[in-house]
Amino acid sequence: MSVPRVRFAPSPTGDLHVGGVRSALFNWLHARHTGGVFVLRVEDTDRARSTDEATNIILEGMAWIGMEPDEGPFFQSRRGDLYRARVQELLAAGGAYRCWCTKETIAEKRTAAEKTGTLFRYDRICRGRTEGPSPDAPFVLRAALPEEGEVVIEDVVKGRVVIRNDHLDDFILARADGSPVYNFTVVVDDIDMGITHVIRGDDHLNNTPKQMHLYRLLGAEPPVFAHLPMVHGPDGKKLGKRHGAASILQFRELGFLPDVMRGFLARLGWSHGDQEEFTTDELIQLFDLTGVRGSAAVFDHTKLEWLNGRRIREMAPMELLDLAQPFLERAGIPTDAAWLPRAVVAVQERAKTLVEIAEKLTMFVDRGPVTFDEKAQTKFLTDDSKPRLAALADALAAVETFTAPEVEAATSRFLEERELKMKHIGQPTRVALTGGTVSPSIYDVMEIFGREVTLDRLRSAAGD
RNA sequence: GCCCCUAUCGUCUAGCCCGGUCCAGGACGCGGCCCUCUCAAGGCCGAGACGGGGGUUCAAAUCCCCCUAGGGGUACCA
Repeated sequence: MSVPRVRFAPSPTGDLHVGGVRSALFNWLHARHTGGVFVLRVEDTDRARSTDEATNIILEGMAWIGMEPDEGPFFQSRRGDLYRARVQELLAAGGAYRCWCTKETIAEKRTAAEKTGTLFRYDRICRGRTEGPSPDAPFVLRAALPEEGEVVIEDVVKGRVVIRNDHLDDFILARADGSPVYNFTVVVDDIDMGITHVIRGDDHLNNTPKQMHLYRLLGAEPPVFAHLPMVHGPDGKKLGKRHGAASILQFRELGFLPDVMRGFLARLGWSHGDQEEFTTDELIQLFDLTGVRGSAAVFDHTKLEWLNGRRIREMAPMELLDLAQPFLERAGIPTDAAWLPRAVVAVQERAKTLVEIAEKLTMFVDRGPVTFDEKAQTKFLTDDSKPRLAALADALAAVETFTAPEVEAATSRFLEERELKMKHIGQPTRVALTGGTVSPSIYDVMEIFGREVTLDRLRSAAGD
């Protein structure tokens, strides 16, 4: 058996959203799992809606998520010759015919059909015609489909789907200006590129019977089809722009890890028992098209965050720091600061995204006087606590090496002598050091700030 | 309207193909408790679902039919 060949075929008309990326992922996984070939094909036959910018977004998104194509990207806009050649063949063989009906006439008939509540189908009045109303009258090219019988799709995920041919119409292959249309180009390209498995969103399921006829008309064997369930937003509708973050690049900006995105997206419609987290290697090893569910899934942002947090926590600190680089820069954190490696450790178990890593790190940048959160100040910097902070500062001054364990030991001794509990000085110390009530362990904070800053802050909080 | 797809906790899902082991399992989220210098993390406990109705069968979440609901499509878009 020849190697499986799959493709991801987005159209560059806007953002590359996560639904599309999931389709790409399933194709990619199928290729990797089976030792097949993953092809990227940009479907830009609609010149009016396609933009270079959108193409770049697709390429960038695919690169970020780590699914570089084995072949391509190919652009349909550069394959006009192939489509023209195929359509001529079809015309000659009687698989296609010229249709001189105008858009307007068709539209009228459509509205009329809608009124009677029946399915609109082109009435095929041009099918027998050999010439138009005038020699230079514009025409489109239509597929000559059978009027009786039915098409059977043996879909890997949907099962057997049967469509009656009299529900199909002689759809357009090429526009009046000669440019080919989607349903034609996909088939031509999938044949030309030797695609063995068409794995795509189930919004294409309705196109499939038409395409199957085209395969036959073009003398080719149809591929295996696998129609994936849609990804929905929280409102249960097909995921789109108005669902907040939907574009894959947005998730990069939000500080999600590409690896986590892959694992999460794979679980939308596919699963392996109760396993929640997958490395990419596991995905490749375990993924199987036949395990894909048929029903749509809602994109659960909260679970994605949990997954991302888990991965961040288990990552090597230096690796994390490396990945967080751009986010630190954006947050104005000097990326060469000596305290960074230490601080990342203190912060990594508390962050769900790289953005949060940067946010939590910013408190260590400024070493000058603290700006107090008003509530925190009144609540914890009291007449009771202030003298203790001053005394603690004195106790800490004697610590030999100013590391978290040393500082902690010294603090414990201090507490013991005074018969105090940690809870008596914990929050006051935190407020003194950071100005607020939330931070990593105060011992970590002290080490990161160092002796000088720690004592200064402790004393100045005790002072006023 | 018409055509197609889908239907297990709020969400992602296991189980369904090969009926009994399911008074339906896991995870996110939620509530509580524990741990604790705060916040997280972690641990434990809890609430929470087979859309409805008919069949078939000794037995149905699992098989069949109908209904309902949701989604998708219905372009000289992809």
